[in-house]
Amino acid sequence: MPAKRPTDMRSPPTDVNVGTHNTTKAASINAVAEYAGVSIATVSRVLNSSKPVNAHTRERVEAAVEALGYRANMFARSLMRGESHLLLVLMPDFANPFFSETVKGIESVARRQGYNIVLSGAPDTLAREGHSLDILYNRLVDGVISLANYHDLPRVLRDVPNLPWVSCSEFNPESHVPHVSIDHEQAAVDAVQYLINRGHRRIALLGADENYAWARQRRAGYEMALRRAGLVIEPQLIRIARGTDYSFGMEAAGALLAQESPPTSVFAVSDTLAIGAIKAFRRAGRRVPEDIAVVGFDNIPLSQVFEPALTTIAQPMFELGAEAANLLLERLAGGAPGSRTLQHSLVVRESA
Amino acid sequence: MPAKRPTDMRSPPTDVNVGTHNTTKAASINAVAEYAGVSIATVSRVLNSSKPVNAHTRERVEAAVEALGYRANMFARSLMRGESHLLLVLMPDFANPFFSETVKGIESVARRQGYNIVLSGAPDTLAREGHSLDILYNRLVDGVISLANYHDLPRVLRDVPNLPWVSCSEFNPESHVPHVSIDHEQAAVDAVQYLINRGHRRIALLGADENYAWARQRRAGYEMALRRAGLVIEPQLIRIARGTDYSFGMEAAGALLAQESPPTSVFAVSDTLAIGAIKAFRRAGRRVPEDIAVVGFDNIPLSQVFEPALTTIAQPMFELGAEAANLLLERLAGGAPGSRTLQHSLVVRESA
DNA sequence: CTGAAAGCGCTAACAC
DNA sequence: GTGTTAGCGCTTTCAG
Repeated sequence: MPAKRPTDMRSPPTDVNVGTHNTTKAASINAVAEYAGVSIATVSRVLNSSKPVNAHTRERVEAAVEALGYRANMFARSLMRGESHLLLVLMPDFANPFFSETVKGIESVARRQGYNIVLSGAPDTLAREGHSLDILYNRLVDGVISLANYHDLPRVLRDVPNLPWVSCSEFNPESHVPHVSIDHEQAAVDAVQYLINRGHRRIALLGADENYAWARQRRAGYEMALRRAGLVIEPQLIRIARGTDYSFGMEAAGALLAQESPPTSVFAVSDTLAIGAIKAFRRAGRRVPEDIAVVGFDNIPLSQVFEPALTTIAQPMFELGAEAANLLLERLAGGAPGSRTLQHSLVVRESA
Repeated sequence: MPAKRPTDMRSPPTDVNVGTHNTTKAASINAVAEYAGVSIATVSRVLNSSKPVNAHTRERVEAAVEALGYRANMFARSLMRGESHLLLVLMPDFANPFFSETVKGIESVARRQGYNIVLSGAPDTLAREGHSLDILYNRLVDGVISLANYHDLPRVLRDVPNLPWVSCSEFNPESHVPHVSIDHEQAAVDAVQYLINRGHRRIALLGADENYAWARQRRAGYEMALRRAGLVIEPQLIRIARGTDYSFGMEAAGALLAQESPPTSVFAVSDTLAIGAIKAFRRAGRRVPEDIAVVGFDNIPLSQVFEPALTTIAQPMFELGAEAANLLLERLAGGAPGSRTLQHSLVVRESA
């Protein structure tokens, strides 16, 4: 029998976990209790610090836990406690950096509070595929943070037990579902007003799916700014993209250019759309911002790296997510905090 | 007592879920059994189609389920079955589109198979913050797909019960942990060889944290291509960025330019790095690709929209994620499939 | 301060 | 085809 080599910490340790299934059954609380010579109740107490335990007893239990590599079974614990410390995040679009940044914020505060994130596609996507939010129905999660639009919510919510629910970015002013968001309408007014101040009169809107409240609100802001300036709202200057991918921005921008008297500037309701549009404009031989100015929305990381750097409305994406998580967590803790509106700002760079 | 108004389905239904906590206790299987006048075993049978049930009885049960709005409690079910249908995804960087696309692939196949995704930051991040992967230790999840690097894995894996584990993109050739990935080294050879074919002799490497195996492998490919062409490897032409954000690309590219005899081209191991580099080059008055050519890696969605459009190595990001999920799921189903290597390709566009 | 015992809601033998 | 029963692993009274 060869001598056991000391473990080399630098060697790949990974071969440990090749098994397809757990072979050795994990130690239960009973095993720990037996090993330590106490009752399972006592083990539970030291595990949760729920009741004072004699220092000496505690040490014995802790030693047993250590020796057996014991970890509490979450299913059993959750079954008793009725909570999982899992938060569901409804994510409409993994590809859009806005959502990535927001999830980052959510994850950050959730983890700090001992919660984990379950990620799911948006309800409408699920519905389209004939899936339902089983995970939600089944109360696996303690609460939900939704980045999805409200349009499909009715269907989802109808059967859902009243589960704490928070909306992020998206919100319905008429509803009482708490949300964290910026003032989309005012932000759009700011963006368009900036264009007006720069002398633009023919300002196009590159909009998004109006199932999203923010898309409607930004459009409303666009129209309001125009109206205030005494400009007419020309329907042919309003283009709703079929999605927020770069490609949809290009597509919609192309349509804008095809008109007899094209705009001198465009307000895109998303940076990804704006970037796609700029690409399309340049392909068509237009210079940005000289021939056509564009302002975006979100201030995604790329917007300052892109050329021309984007003039855009900055949303505090990370904070939006973080605050949404805070809001939900506070509710789970029994509080009843209200919605929060975070500040946006116009970042002027090169594209307008 | 006012007459009960019929529910208006078009009105915002969202006010239903404002409560901070479930007020009405959800119906249990007992309630359903009682309501239907059968035993809980029968209810369980119709719920899971695990054993034949008299058609008439089944209908009664289904009616009861419907009437009570019953949903199985996942905790209890998981406790019995010993599985949660939850997959943990270890995500190093939410901001990098490569990871977003990959997660998209994972989510897509996982959902189709009835699994949900728990998202967690990378182990190294967690460790830095003093957290451990409790969720993993506690066997909440059935398996894990890791996009994280191997460097910090030892620490993580040591205490982890042997949980099915799959690596995506990242892999250690010496380990037996199954993975799905492209051949990073060959891909790098292809990229650099392309540059060489275009007449470049002074080719820089914009590398990434070599705790990642792929970073080491791509560097190895870079060096191999150079060596094969009889070119010397100049250490000052190799720059390791501090991260993969655009900003780190700019930073590292700046250092490259500061040299007495700067490169005529650079191979960046990530599109985000490449884009940051191009930005830096232009700021310094260099034209891309005329003065300095750059080829990236990944083929993120942005790479074709960026100007100049990126010449890059295309990784099948979505498929990488999808295959990783398939691999894991097959293992969970009792199989023992091996690693898979997917195909990469060089996409020639404008930047080189 | 500690132990015994009663479940949490479900699945899976095992009887009938 | 259906009911009874024994747990899964944990938390939590309730006694002592």
